[in-house]
Amino acid sequence: MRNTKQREAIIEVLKNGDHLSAEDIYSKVNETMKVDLSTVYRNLNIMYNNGKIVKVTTSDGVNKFCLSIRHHSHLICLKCNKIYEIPCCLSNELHEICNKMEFDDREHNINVYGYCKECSKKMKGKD
Amino acid sequence: MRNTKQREAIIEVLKNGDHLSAEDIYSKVNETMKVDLSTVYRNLNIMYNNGKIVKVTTSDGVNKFCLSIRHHSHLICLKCNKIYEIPCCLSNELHEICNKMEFDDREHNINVYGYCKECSKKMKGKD
DNA sequence: GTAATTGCAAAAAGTTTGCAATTCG
DNA sequence: CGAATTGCAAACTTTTTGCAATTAC
Repeated sequence: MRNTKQREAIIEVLKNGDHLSAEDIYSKVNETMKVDLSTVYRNLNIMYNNGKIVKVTTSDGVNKFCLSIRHHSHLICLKCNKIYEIPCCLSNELHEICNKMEFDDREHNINVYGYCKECSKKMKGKD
Repeated sequence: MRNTKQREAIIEVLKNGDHLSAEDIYSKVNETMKVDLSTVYRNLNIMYNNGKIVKVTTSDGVNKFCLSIRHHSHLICLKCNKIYEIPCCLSNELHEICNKMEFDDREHNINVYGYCKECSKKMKGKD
């Protein structure tokens, strides 16, 4: 993996805003410099295959990416599609289960779908 | 939600083969009767929104669907993309976390990516 | 009857690819 | 220099949509 200014810019964007779609990243990068959308996709793929980033799919089917620095478990709002990161405390339990099933686990993500505090509030008001 | 023969056929297919892509479902249904791909998608969307089915994305980006009868936690092989279901024993722990974060959790899925027994074996042989 | 559903065709959205030019190490 | 990466345009895949005809309740 080389160190190009395009890739750096993409990583920079990911460092700041977490959980961005390819399109999001493309827009943000292009505020600073001109980078092609295909370059964004190619880099996301490379980084994904190298385990540098993590992919999360919101309930409306949009893939969002974030740097895989630490654990990746998410609360995903069904209303506003915001993604909240939670510290994953279940790694050991999961690993245990995989051991039993002879599954060589490399990565996991826990996605909880529901309604975030804000949306819950709003919905209570309206309904 | 009405009860059409197309929808019944789709459900029937899902009952038998678990974790199928829209394309898979389309093919299988069409072994018996003629159903349009758009009908498959429309039904999958409706059923998804009504919580009847669950969506899982394999590492190669393919969306797969299965009936949401019970818990849904998966071991997803990075090599062969097969999806193994595991009984989710972490519901309580997760719910606890959501409570603390004031997140109204409705559904969760735990996806563990790694290598299944068979693929692990094969890889050991080769590498 | 009427509202939901379907098939068909066409469009939209998301992602990948071929190729020549460029750039990093 | 040589391999990896880029931009551009075009292709491909997946999913959605408009519309008229049909069907379930």
